[in-house]
Amino acid sequence: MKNGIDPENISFLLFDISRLMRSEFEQRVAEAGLGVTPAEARVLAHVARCQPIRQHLLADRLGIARMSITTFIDRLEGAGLLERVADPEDRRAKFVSLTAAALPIMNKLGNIGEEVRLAARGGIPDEEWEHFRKTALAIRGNLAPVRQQVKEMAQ
Amino acid sequence: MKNGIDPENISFLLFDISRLMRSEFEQRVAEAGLGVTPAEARVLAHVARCQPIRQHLLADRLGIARMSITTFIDRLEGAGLLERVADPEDRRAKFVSLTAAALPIMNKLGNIGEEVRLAARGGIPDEEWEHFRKTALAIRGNLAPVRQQVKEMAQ
DNA sequence: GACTATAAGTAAGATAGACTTACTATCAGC
DNA sequence: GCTGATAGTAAGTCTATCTTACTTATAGTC
Repeated sequence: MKNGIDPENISFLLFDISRLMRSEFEQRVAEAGLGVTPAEARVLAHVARCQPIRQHLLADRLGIARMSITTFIDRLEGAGLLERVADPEDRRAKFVSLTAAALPIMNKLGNIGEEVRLAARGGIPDEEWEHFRKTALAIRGNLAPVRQQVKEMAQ
Repeated sequence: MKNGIDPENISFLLFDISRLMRSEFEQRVAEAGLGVTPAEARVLAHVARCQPIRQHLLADRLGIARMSITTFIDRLEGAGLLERVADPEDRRAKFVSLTAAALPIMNKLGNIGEEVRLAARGGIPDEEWEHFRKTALAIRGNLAPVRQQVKEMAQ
């Protein structure tokens, strides 16, 4: 084992889980006839939280590049789930909000997400599950600043 | 909150962590001048464990499609880290193994992976960390069979 | 008021990591 | 010696990101 990388280490494990949850989600979404990917659902979820929001702030929240958010919003706007409204106070900027059409879709996506999470959870008891979630939150907190530093150093 | 999807739910959280770890890893690998991605490292790690192995068995282990493994092996063979050897007992099949050149690279990749995991871990204590890993293992175990069923139903 | 630095968003193109569908070669059982 | 399954590949598609370069607009400075 000395020379080997453990193929069951936590990085690979989380990668596997993320991929499996994603494909589960995508399949159920496809069956339900909603044309939304998990990453798009993530965008919608954040918009729902803090709408109306400027695009670059949304990108920061999601931890992705501005150009990436543009592409997402393009697609979601095309699907009629989001709308861009010009900011009257800054003509460079745009506000993004959900449309009325998004609400029922959001509900269905929420249910599908819940199903996938239940499948992932299996028989894991409440306490352990909640503990897992808290640790995950801490881990993301540990990783996020690293990324920030890199960004700042690049300037 | 009724209509909204929680943008901090466990699915999104794990997705975030996976993405952050991946980009951390990629950056450090690029700095070290090694041209290997995390997914490729994952392939190498599995090959190291059970070489020589037939391609389709490797694909099953990794939980990906056969065509995907072909592409990975093409790249890694091109980089001189893997080699394909014809199975003398079945002329359709090929065995995949690490080359000698792979070993030092594997060591470096292992170290970088360790650094990333340390960054992710931050101040999380031993016990909690190990508990997290065990729960993650259980979750992957819960998700894997779902996928299997779907595959079998498709036949 | 003009000059410059910064900011918001977009266009274009690249990359990783998957997938599916259709094909070739081979094997194994009857 | 067919017939059906199996191993791998070719070709093309898709998502989710990135970077670099550009346009337009704002804000601060001289």
